[in-house]
Amino acid sequence: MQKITLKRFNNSGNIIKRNVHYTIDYENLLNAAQFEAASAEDGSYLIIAGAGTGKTRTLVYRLARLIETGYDPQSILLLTFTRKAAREMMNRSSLLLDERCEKISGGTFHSFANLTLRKYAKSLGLSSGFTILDQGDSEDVVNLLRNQMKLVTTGKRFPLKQTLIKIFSLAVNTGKTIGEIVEQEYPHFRDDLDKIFELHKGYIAYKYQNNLLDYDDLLIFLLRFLNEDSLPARKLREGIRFVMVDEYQDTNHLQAEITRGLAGNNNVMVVGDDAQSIYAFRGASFQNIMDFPKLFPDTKIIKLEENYRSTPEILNFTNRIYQAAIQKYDKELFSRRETGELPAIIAAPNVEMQAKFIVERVLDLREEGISLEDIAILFRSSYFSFELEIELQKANIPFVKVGGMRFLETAHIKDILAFLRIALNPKDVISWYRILLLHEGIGPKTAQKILTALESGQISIEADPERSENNLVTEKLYPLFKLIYTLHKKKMRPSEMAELVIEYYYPIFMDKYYDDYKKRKKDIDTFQNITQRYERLDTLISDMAIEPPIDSVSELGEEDKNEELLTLSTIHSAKGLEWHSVFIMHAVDGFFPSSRAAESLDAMEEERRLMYVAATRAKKNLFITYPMNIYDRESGTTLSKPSRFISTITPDLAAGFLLE
DNA sequence: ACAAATACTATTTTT
DNA sequence: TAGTATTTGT
Repeated sequence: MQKITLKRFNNSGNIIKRNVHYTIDYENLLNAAQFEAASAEDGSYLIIAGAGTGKTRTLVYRLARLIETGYDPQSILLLTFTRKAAREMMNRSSLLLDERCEKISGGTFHSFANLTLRKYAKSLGLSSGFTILDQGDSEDVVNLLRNQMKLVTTGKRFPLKQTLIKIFSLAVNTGKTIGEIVEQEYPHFRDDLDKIFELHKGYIAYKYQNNLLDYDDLLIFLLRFLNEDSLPARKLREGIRFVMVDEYQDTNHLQAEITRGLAGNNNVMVVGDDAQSIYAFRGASFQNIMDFPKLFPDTKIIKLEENYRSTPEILNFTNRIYQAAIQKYDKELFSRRETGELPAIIAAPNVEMQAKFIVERVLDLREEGISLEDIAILFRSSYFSFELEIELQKANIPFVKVGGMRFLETAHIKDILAFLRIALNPKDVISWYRILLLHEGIGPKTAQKILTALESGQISIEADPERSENNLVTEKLYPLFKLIYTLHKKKMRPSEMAELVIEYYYPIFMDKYYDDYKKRKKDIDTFQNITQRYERLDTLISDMAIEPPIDSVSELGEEDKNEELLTLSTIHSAKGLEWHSVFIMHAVDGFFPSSRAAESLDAMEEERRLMYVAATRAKKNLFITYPMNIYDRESGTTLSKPSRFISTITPDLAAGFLLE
């Protein structure tokens, strides 16, 4: 046990002296660099944490130590990218110390923005009852506006609604103009620029009029709030003693400015790995982590370089991949693990043989006693694994594929949510539109007519449709209006409302998805279960946008919980995870790296980091496979080259194999 | 005006 | 693959 005398501020700002008895032996449980980071208090720190160097462990120990030292947990703000990461760190620090750690102010940038804005919305001219649009909602708004503005001209293709939202969002997240984004990322839509501008203006106006914020707005308004020197803003800043940001290499410029705005006292610790920055495509700025010491001039840089995950062979290999990077914080990961096999690079004659090889090798590994749970197949893009999935099915190997459609984004769940949203807010035009179009015989035109009637008050759900005489509410729509009326008027628990909605929706659902209703039916059951946890409809609905109770259907694991599953995953989804044996498949130039990256140096550098992330997931075995021939739609079968990141690897770093 | 049939397009993911 | 936009048919 250590005894330390230190000076500190208590909450009222007075300096007090006190002896601290630590119950945790930080110095011996961490290595020197980890300890230096974990015991840091005031000041700015940049922790460069290489893959597998115990980054989360270090953060968790720092949280515990700050609290043991006597700082108020609520004065520590921990910002992460995913809810999962925030949850994990809180849980682990609570386990390490005690439940005081649950009180740390932590969460994603977006959830922090949401809470702050609702609290201080008034000073920004926002109503605190704003609704958050998720990406799908934003797309629906754009779609509605596009139809209203009559921007679709026949014969010429206009960007898809999702592309439009991507353009708008990228502009916000990178700080560039719409024009620049279109020019750089979507030059083929250059001619439509005027229309895109117009739509963007309409989108912003619509959000403003209807008290809606999309994900990007949350960050924009938070930053605006922090930058104004109002009393509430100052109060917020004064309440925060320490700011911590995880995965700093994946922050965008807005988030960097928010970090700057929150850390008024310069007590800020950001943690990340420049070598693992792989989200530039959604606006993350690799430059942020490189420029952090400029943002906070007295920054101390601490590097974690001891890797606890992989064999020295794998580390030598991954170090080589990253050595070639143009811009980086110099570091050399080392491992004290016992030596193992060299990574293997396997050339297969074609795609089918590549899949067969992986299947066989997985079966071998299982024979050797390695659980399927400890094996992963990683790929650049999710369609690379199609053939493999077929082969796995043939061989009866159970697997999960990570990175699929998310639960709340599935059409049938969105449909059900739309009913509930109307019950809560009858003016929710987007949800009305969605629901009206579900009905037979109602297309965009009729729906629009009904919407206008609703807006002008010609039809109202305040009145019992039984007694109203409105020719717009035909026999067909009568049940719908009766349902909405009941939901809106009667006091019910969310679960009861959901039940009524599902009862009404079921025939429509069966008709729409007659061929694959089974899986979707399970989603609906799941949703019904979720609603039972809620007492109020409004919290249910706002939680769905910002903190959905589950991420995906597979997370529920209603399959046999005991069954071992092989993991198939995109590299992006595999970040932060590790397996005993890892396969990286389809490492073909033009696919990985993607041919789209060829024009831009930055993009190519990101592809390299992606390879680095993939390879550093492996603890003991690393296999990289590629087919030598690929079927191409235009030219038939063509000869392919291995990924440029592995073709220069020398035999001392990896063993090459040729499949016959 | 709507529905059904067809053509097209898309990396990567989180909030 | 699958969701979406466009064309064609009723």
